[in-house]
Amino acid sequence: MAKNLLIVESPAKAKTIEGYLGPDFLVKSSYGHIRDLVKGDDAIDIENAFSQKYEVPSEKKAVVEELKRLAKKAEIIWLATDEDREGEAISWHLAEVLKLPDDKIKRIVFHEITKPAILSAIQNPRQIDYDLVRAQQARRVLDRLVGFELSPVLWKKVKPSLSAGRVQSVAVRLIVEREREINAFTAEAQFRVTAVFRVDGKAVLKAELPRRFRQVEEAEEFLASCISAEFKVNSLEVRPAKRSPAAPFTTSTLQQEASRKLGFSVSRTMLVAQKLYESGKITYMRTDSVNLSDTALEGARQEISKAYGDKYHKLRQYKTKSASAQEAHEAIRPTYFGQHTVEGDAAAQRLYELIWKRAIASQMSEAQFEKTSVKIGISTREEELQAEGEVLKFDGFLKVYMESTDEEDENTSEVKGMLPPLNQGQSLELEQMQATERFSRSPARYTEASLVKKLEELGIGRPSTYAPTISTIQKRGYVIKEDRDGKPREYRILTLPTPDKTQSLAKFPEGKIKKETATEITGAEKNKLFPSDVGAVVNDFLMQHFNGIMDYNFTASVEKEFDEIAQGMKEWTRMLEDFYGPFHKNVEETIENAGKATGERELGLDPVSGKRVAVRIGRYGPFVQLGESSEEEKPRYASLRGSQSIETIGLEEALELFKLPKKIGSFEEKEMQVNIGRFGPYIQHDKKFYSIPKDMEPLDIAEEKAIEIILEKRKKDAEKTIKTFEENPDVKVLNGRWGPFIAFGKQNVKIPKGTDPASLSYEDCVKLSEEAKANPKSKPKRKKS
DNA sequence: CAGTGAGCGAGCTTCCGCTTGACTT
Repeated sequence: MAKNLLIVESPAKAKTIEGYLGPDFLVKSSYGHIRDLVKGDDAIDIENAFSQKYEVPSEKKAVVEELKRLAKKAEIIWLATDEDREGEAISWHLAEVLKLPDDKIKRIVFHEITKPAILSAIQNPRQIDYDLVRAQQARRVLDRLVGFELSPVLWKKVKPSLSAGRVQSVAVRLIVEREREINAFTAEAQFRVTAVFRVDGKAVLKAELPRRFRQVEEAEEFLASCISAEFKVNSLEVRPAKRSPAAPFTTSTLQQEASRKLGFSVSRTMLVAQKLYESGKITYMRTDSVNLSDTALEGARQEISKAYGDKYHKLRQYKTKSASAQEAHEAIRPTYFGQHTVEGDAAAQRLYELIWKRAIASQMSEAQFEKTSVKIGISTREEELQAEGEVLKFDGFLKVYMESTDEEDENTSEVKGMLPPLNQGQSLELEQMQATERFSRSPARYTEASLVKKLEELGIGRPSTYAPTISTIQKRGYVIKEDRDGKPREYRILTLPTPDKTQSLAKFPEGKIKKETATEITGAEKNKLFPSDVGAVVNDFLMQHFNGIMDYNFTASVEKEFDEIAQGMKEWTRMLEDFYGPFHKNVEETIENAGKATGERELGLDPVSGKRVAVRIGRYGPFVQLGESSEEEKPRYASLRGSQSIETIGLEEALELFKLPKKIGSFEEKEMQVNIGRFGPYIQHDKKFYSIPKDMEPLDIAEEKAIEIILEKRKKDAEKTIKTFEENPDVKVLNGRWGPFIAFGKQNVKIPKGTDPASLSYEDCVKLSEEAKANPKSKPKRKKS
């Protein structure tokens, strides 16, 4: 039996470490935290110095029992959890739950999973740092108090089951405020002048006027003044430039880059990364550190020299910028730099490749350029046109990796190419000059990944919680991730043309400026985060009553206090008292005094009936109310649709909603009706529902069109049907998305492997259905009734 | 896959951070 039991947080880590240590060591994992505050409201005794009641959750019982058993037999228990606040607390919980006496405990830490690092850690054990543990308890207690006092206020004042918390509420705030900025934004038009010159008879040199024109007349005047102008190179400047690689990935930068380059959601990224980690391909994927271990630096150096040559290597040590970083792990990197690709599904391969490239590139030399700026004089004007070119002299890290950006600014997205050979004073022949109307752009909506970036900048949340936070705010219905169509927008283009390419512009007959309008699509969004009305109402409520918690600096300021506790400079109960006193008073006052938050907005009067029209949120979401509630008459209600919001909807648009449901004639002697449901517009006919294609306006659908849609759907259903039964029309064998299955009334029944769906009899279906009923899918739902 | 939206009251919801399964449609 091993004399030593070493406990880490992650089982994958445990497996690796076991290989480094001899048979005297048994290495096990705690699977993260083993205890948490009890579920209900009595977890924290506020009167009694915030003393906490912990319990081992049921899914952790087996782990704890096993560790208990092993700890009993071991002489020394090495607590090797992560070197941060949470890790220290896990060690303390282990000591408590496993009832480990102080003289059997040795607390050790290491930042990289290598044999020398672990052996050296074992040479330098310490005891549990209780100040750090208290800092964690303060963090845990504060989060529970905030979450479990604030959420019930929302249940009373907005609607049940909502939630609020130190992290999620600020995440929602960012999205709500950004949406309002976008709504308040008015695009300003400016004319941007570009010119193309011919050099040696070829149209090659593109230049731009640095200044923009607000008025179309100014732009026109500028172009007109260029008609008979001569152009020449006023100055030519060549200077070297270089670009350095980005640091290796942290959780947040990996999520951002995987979103931009691979289109992964943050949760998908984490799922795939977890698999790569478990199979030993990459280091730990939940980290805020950009640091690489010495062995990693050496591994990267060797690989770069081997694959690209020594001159491509440059040793770089990165420093983590974020003040909130706890740096218990390395940056995310491949375990072995020699392995350029991995097996597995496409997602794993692509994510690995991204991680490998980024980590390798981070140890490579700069890319070197030669930048040329040209200023072109116009004989008739003071202004100069500018052209810029770039030549790559040495690719350096660009050989493997190029970081992408969120902003695809039209001014920078044009790849700067090489310029033709030019001399100072050289005359240039104008091919074409254009003034194009361009519009200023509103701030960008958040994607999941750009929200993570922002949260990290604010020091809010941790690598392990970015993905869960984003799914929480969506699950609560505060935020919706979706695509939205853009709107067409016209813009003007003024062109100075040369009708005949051989003819110079000066000779162009009347020098007429061609004016055109073109159309572009603006405001189209893909996978962006939009606030819901509930999100906005909850946000405004919290902003009004709990300003302190909603402050972007709240986390940063409590973190500072947690640090002071960790350093033994501050009493943790004192910190909590100072926070909780005023906070709790505020909660009570708000419950007492605040009215219901509905976000109600009056839109005006219905021109037809003269009744009041108002929007607000209710139990079932945002809706319009037409008329007041009174003895004689009830108001009419209509739910808002799709992307409509109580904040932006207008009177006319709101009244449109009362045109539905609408009867549109009959078919097969049954009435048809159009309406809009949870999944979009549909036609209802004979108790059945037929969804209306996305590109059709439900209000425009007439009898004929509706019948067409019904028949279409019936045809499609018939194609999907493999078999029906005379015994019971509710039972069918259908071809589904995942293959054939039995539709048994409302119940879907799987067909066992190896069974030919076409050969099933009605009796078989009944039998299979009953079997399925007898073995219901056990959902891993935590609960007790 | 509709509609509903008053008010009562029982019993429920809820936080953040650390980990990995066992679930399938």
